[in-house]
Amino acid sequence: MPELPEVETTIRGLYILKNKKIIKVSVNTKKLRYLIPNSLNNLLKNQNIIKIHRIAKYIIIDLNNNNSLIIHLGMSGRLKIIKDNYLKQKHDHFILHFDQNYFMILNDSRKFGFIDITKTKELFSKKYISNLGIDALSRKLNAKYFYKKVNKSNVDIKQILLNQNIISGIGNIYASEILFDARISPFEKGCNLTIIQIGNLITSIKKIIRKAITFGGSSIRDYRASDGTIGNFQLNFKVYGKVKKKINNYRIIKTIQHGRSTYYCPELQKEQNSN
DNA sequence: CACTCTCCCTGAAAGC
DNA sequence: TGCTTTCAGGGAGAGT
Repeated sequence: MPELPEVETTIRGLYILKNKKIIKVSVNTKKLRYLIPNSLNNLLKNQNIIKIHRIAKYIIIDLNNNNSLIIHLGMSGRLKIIKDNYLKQKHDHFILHFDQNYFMILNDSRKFGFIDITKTKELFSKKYISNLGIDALSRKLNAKYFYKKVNKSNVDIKQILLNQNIISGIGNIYASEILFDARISPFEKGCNLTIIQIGNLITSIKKIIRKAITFGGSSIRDYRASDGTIGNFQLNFKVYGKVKKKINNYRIIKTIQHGRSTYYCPELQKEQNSN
């Protein structure tokens, strides 16, 4: 899916909907990852958008009736904003029609995304939100926090980075890029990381995620910003999808780790205990 | 509790 | 060319 940078780029594109009023709600499927709530139409219709933000990879749209719409994009979801002429396309599952003839469309071919709605003040009682770890871009994310979370863990660091309940926002692509940037093996166990490595890792997380946002995210296959433009950070990938490329004559390898692809450069990302 | 494995779904790309 | 297989930015839930 869209990882943090793609979600952030998406919500920036949604800001144009602020203060606009929803005049019609269309739901074209019964279920995405979960059943679509029945109350959606009643709670959304005739409401104004007062705030658009994100919590980790969850897009939050606050309404003036004290409810919040929650959208998760899953692997292939994307939000489109269209003005004036909306023509339905395949996999357009959910459409909000606004005044001034704006449309917001959720398109998700794989249906791994979901839609939910809740009282704004009860957002954090949703367990998929309350369990989230510190946001990858938060100031509160520091080496001390991370060290405490990982120093007894026997899990591979790549897997730890993907655990949204420790740090939220990092997905499979950026995990590989971040570990390369920090020159840490994806197979290093949490408990074997030195405090120096942890510091480097935190620095790399913020650096890579921030840079990806400035490039509008990465567009490999499905992702597009809400205005339809593609992101360009994929041009900055050092290891992801670069299995035929070399770095200083060192090979980049693709392997499967916990069922997900991992790209890394073994020569530049050695484990502490090997050799 | 902590970790691994399987599954949800469709389509693009690779393999044959 | 065309059919088949594999793989994909996520994450929950079952099983061990």
